[in-house]
Amino acid sequence: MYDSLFQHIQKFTTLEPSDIDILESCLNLSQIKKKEHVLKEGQVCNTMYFIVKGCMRQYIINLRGAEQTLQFGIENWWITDYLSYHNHVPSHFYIQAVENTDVIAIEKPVLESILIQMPQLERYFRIVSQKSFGAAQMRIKFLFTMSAEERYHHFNNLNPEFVQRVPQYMLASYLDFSAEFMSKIRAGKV
Amino acid sequence: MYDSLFQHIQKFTTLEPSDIDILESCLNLSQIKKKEHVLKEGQVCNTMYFIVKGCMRQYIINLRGAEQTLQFGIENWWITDYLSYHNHVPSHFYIQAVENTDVIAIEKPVLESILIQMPQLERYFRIVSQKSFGAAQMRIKFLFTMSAEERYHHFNNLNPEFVQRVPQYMLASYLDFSAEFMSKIRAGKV
DNA sequence: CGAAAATTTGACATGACTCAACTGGAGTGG
DNA sequence: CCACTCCAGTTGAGTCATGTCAAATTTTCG
Repeated sequence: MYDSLFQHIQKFTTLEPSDIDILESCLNLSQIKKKEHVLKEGQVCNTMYFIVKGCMRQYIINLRGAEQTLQFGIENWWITDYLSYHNHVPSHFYIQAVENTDVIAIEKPVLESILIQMPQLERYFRIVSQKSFGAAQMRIKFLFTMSAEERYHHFNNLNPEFVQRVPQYMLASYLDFSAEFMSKIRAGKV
Repeated sequence: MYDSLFQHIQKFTTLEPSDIDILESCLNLSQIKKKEHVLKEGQVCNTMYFIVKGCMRQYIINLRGAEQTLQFGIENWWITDYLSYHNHVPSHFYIQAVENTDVIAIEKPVLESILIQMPQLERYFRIVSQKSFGAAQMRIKFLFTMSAEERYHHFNNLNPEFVQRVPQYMLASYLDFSAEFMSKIRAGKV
């Protein structure tokens, strides 16, 4: 059941069979129901989630009370609030399942002890988070340089299958425009 | 001269005296003149830069030919294009000195070999990049939820001294509005 | 089947942009 | 050290991309 994680780790570092045994004894799978939260604003985030199957999102509620999605995560992604996790401060974010989702949830103390036993995992998390940061920079680039319509088409071209998986209003907020405007773009009325 | 880096590393992991010796033999300081580039769009980014003193920025040139700053880096920050660095693909970004800046530049092969000799540095880079990613998420949150004027005041309150260090037009593009609009915000005409 | 949620549509409003002209310093070279 | 240029910043007028609101329609799901 943890194979997808082991395979992902082994893209970036090596695991001995004994490491796999240790990991199997520490990890546990959990199932998050669609719309269920694993983190809410104001809570301290103490867990990292690896998505085995399904889709999660990180979002905020803005001043007008509307949800805005900052990040989606699908199979083989980690999702958490790193600032809250590291600094032990209340989170600004909600993390919620978009579909019924299977995750490997690792509590901070467990992960800390795993990292001490298996320093080569530091390498795995280092590379994964550097790539995530790189992706966040590209995301900001697209937000800066493209119009709403361009952002939609660009995202749609890169992730046609993903667009089918999430409600339009969530994707609209991820791309930083209103659900109504998304509707007009799709209808070609803009 | 490398003390600021050693101190920064020791916030997150431990360095033995022998490690410091090795690092001293591998690192080298370089001075980047104001407006000089260390990376241009289209080049593969093969180096990470630790800022000892000064200020750098990462920017793009948009379709209208205007520069837009995606990221500033000051003392004790790393700056690079992680996607280009990891995937060995041409960068979308420029990285340039905003002031005369002293950096520790580490080439990828050098860093790779250092990381193999000193696995505890993986931990350092893991934590630094996770925090950077967390900061990027907060940045996206602010871009999403605040008006131009709010972004300016918010940034100004958090970093009053930094605002003095960079030209207004650069800061305006970082906050994602035009230089003219910045001028109107500052004059209270908006 | 019915209620609730998501999407569509149209009318109207507005925050922020673009463009162009003007002002004020900061360098630079004769 | 003056004159000139150049770059950063300011201001105002006009425009537009996208938002908001409200109502109608469609889809989802208990």
